[in-house]
Amino acid sequence: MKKIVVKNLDEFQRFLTKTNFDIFSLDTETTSLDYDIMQLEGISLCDGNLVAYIDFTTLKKFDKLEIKKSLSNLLIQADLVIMHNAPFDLKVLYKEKIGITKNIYCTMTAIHLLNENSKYGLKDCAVRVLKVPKSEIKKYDEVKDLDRSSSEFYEYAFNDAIWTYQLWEKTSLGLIKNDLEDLFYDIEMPFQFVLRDMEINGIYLDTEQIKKFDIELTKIIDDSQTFMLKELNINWYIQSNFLDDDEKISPVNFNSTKQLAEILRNRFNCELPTTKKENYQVDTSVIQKYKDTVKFVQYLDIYRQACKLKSTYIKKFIPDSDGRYRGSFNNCGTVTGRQSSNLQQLPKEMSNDLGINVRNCFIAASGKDLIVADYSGQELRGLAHVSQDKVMMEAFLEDIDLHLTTANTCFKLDIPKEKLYRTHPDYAKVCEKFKTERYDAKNKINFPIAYGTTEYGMSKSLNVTVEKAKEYLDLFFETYPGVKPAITECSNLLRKKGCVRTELGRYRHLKAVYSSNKYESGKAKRQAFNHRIQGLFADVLRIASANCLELADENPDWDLRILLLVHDEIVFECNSKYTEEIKLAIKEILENAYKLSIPLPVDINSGKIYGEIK
DNA sequence: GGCTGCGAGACTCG
DNA sequence: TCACGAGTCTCGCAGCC
Repeated sequence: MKKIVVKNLDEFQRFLTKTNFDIFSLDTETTSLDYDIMQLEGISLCDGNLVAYIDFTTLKKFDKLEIKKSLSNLLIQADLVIMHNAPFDLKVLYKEKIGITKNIYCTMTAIHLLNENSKYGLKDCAVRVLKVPKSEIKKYDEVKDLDRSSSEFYEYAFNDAIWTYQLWEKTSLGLIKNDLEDLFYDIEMPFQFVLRDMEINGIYLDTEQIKKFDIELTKIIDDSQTFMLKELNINWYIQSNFLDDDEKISPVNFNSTKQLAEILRNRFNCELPTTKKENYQVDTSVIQKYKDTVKFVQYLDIYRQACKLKSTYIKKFIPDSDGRYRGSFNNCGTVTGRQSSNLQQLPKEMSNDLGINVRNCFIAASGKDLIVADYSGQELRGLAHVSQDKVMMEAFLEDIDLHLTTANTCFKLDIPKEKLYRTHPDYAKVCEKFKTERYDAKNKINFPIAYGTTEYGMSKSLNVTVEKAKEYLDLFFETYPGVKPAITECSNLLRKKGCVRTELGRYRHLKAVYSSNKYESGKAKRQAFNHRIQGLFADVLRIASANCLELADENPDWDLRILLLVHDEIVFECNSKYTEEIKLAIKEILENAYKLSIPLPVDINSGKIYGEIK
């Protein structure tokens, strides 16, 4: 492979005459991964015969502008641009105002589609797929301190583009052989731009609110520790500092399960469960058990909640220079096809007793609104569609309350069938009367069955005997006769092929089905069936969000941006002048993103503060 | 004695 | 072992200098 380093405009123009710009790979080098501060250091390009590295650190201002302009033209007109982890390179190009075609190919996503269980980093793929000897591979850590204009660094940058190109050659054939082309080109590639946009957009932070929460939580943590120490008859240890204020240090580390277990057992005679490793456990079940009778535990509960909120969330919310917080999104982070992100676990309003709603830190920028759209009742609708159970499908088509239906059969509530319709005048009354039963049917029977629960698991969560749980399961399968055959069929297919696919073709390989360990093989079967639901909806969300991106492009005045995806929810920001109009358009797009046997209704709400929407 | 890496445990979400 | 899929924080231990 011929290698060229481009350090000025002349060299760039010479390079243009030598290369084939129909299909090529691209890789960017930047000073930082953080969008706010990243600066472009170089771009490598490879067409299979020639690899070039454009060293931006050595370019003069004029040359840089000309090269960017020229690159933009090339990238926009290319037949195909190949990248490993496309959202990242797209993000860099966007920041540098370098345009690019929609015809992109992300080798990382291709690798992940072909084998969801394998590692997908470029270096890992080079070793595994391209058989590059491990000794020839340098990790970023090994080159990060090198001079950016050294031959060693150039070599590193060349390799990234070469391997990316070679991975395209291999994986593009793999996609054809495995019948993954539609999923890859029609769903995954348009979605790469959604991932790019979310990482670019970020979400606006209310720094005053964050400061307020931080002060509140610090006080709660301090007070609860004081109370706990008092219960133990121990004093704070005061460390004197010559220059700074005195520091209070607790002699007990209340974050240490080991120390807590000793205190709870010896001082308060608490009985603690043990973990697999035979350590004592101090989790929420212990706290729930003792918090009404042991004061120490009551304070520990408050302490834990406050520490969690402060360290995991409030402390992390540091805005970029434009006041926005940018999360990370990984398209290959799960085996079922969902995306993973550090913004998908924000505590909900009622998750703590401290009166602190972490989501209130996220707000709309000035003149903007936030819109939250979510698919309601996804798991059960997924179960109905995947199993094609007639009773369940009819319930969704005719707006019958399924949780109440399950409660009615399993708990023998004797509610007449007509009152299970949401449209029946008595429905609300019945719903209120059997609120607890409905809640249990929803969370302890219906959902767990979509996850493939066992009678043992159900008996634990409902606190009934295994026999009783089995009775519920049997009643459920009797009520919805299509479900069990669907699970069995999925298991048989898994046994036969070692993998299953979703309706849109996404694979899940589960070798454990062949394990002689009954638990392992049973688990594989549960995972397979759940994949059909979870994996399908992951792609429905991909289609929906990519369609919304098109909607945004068609209506530039709306200033519509996608900020977050949370499995069944999309968060947008838009110009508040058009909010109502946009909500209607988004609802229409989401509800029709993909045709299932049953309707897929979307709840849509808007407001200025994320925590207050809905 | 201090640093780093890693697994376990605890808690958050859909 | 006992329900699917994730991320992040802290502790505590092992291994290294």
